[in-house]
Amino acid sequence: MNFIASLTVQAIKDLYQVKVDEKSVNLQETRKEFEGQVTIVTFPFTKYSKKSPEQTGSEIGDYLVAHAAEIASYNVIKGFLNLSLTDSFWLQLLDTEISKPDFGEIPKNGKRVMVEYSSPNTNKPLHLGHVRNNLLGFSVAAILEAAGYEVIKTNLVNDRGIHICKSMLAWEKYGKGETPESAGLKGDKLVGNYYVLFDKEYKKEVDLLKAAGKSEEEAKREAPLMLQAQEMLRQWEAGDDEVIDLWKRMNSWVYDGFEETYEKMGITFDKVYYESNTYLLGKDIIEEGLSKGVFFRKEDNSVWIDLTADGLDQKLVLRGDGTSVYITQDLGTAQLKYDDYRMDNSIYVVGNEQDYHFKVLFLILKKLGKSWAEGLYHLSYGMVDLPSGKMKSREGTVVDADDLMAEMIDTAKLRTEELGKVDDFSEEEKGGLYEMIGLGALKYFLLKVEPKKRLLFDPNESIDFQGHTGPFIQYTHARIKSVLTKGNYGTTPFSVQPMSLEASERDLIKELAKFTDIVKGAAADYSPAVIANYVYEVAKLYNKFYHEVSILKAEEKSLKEFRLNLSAATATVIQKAMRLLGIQVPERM
RNA sequence: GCCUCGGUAGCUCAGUUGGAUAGAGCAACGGUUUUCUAAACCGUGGGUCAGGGGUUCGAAUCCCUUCCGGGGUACCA
Repeated sequence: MNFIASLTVQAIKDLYQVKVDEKSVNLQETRKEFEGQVTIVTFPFTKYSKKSPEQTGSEIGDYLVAHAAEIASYNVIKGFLNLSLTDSFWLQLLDTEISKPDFGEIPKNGKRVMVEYSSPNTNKPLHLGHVRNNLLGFSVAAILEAAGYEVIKTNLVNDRGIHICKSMLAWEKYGKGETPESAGLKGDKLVGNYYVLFDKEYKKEVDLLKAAGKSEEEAKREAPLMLQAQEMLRQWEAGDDEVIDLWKRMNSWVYDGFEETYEKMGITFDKVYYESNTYLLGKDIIEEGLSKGVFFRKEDNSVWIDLTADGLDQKLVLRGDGTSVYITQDLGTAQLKYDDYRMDNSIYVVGNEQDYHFKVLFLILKKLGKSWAEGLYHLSYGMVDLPSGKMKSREGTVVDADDLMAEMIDTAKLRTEELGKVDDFSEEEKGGLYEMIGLGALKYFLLKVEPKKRLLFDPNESIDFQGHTGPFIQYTHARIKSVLTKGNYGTTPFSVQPMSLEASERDLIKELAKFTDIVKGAAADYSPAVIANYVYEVAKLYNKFYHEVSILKAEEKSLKEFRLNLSAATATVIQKAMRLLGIQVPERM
């Protein structure tokens, strides 16, 4: 529809002898209470025409109708010029663009982008917060790929550190050799239990010390369990065989558990980094920064950067004893990733509690003169809160990822059985469908909200399966597939004759036509929510169309064939859009 | 304190580079099935876009300010 903007520019030039930029032509969809499909806002042009908005609109409208065969008529209301495009224009749009197999796929742009997400700790199972992270990362990766990027999906696993030693220590002291097999528990769950147990026992020790007259801080610092965990970390860093063996053993349990969860969730990675391999990185960057004068060393030997000129604080980048802090590792890891892949952009999917950290990280890399630092982006998302507030692993107030998925699938089963539409399915088909619907509901629920907004999840209120939901969209797809089958629709569209269109048909074509721009917009904003809200709109318009006209019993053969073409194109857009969200759509439900 | 992100219907959320009378879903109420899948469709009610000021032909959107909520401000990650 770009021709309208450029023709309007031409109109203003011919009518008022003023050359305006194409971007100053404000095109929007005509609101449904007015006649037409495309609206030009003409207020800005009155300063060139020196006439009333109404008159200006009429003059431009006359010009457009005279110069474009696609524009059938117009009407003017105040500063709004509403254009009606011809039915053959819409038909052709469906034919030549929307029905193409590669519709919505943007040509390769030759750029490479890395998306890092998930990044779990190996001391506890994944919870709802991780689910949001995983779905966001996976979806953004799919969207960027559709937008023409080469995408590398990475996971930086936090597999070492004091928190890992805590669960190791608790298992060693109280575990009596328990294994996932002996306990009948997923490995990540088992290890998580020991992490919680550590905390429980530790608190007891702290209380005892406090009762003996120690201050809170002293007690926390001097509790035997804490000292032992710290000792274990030192042994780990020294490469102590026994500690390393235990670490490997327990981590492998956790990885087995994570693997299961990722698979259920439908999440994959191209490259996994482990912090145990990267935690020593970054020290040479510290040297680099010191020699470039970006960092400075204090008397106690610690290394800092002064960011007060940028409105931030002074930040420590290396401890006085020469060991790394979080940002030291991240500096090194950023360099490692770039050396490995030479990507143009790198996206970090990390919660908004780390906004400040990433601001500092990117700023430091820029100050160090890293050319690639410009391409770094923190995709910050809001926390998932419960009605009671934050989820806390140690307090057991978390919504477990596996449990949640299982509940959703159960609910899908229940709902589907009530409706009784798939009684002829095999048990295996049923299982697949319940999973598709249950996870579709969950994923859609989490992805339809703008990433940066915080999300409230009430475990007592089940996620809907009706209305603005994943299953609604999945249902629409299944419905279309059913019609296509009954209408003997093949793999390619029918060729149809010109005809006049119903409003519901025009509206649907218009919506479908937006898909490519929607993908571009979602990629530019790193926002699956844009896709989610769009595909809902498509499904809604299809259901309206489906309800208002008869497809298989259309008055004429060519009308029926056109409606089948339109249905097929809709199914494809729904399927493609949902795939960008990591949601599958069924043939029947 | 300072930095930062939010605040739109009872609830959960949309709302493009500023555009027409601010939209959906859920919940409530009413209607639609001898017709292609009723997980659907149609209708009714529901709003001080947190408050105030400013910018202009026009502000939920941009600027200032106040209030409320989240997060951050560690030699934690």
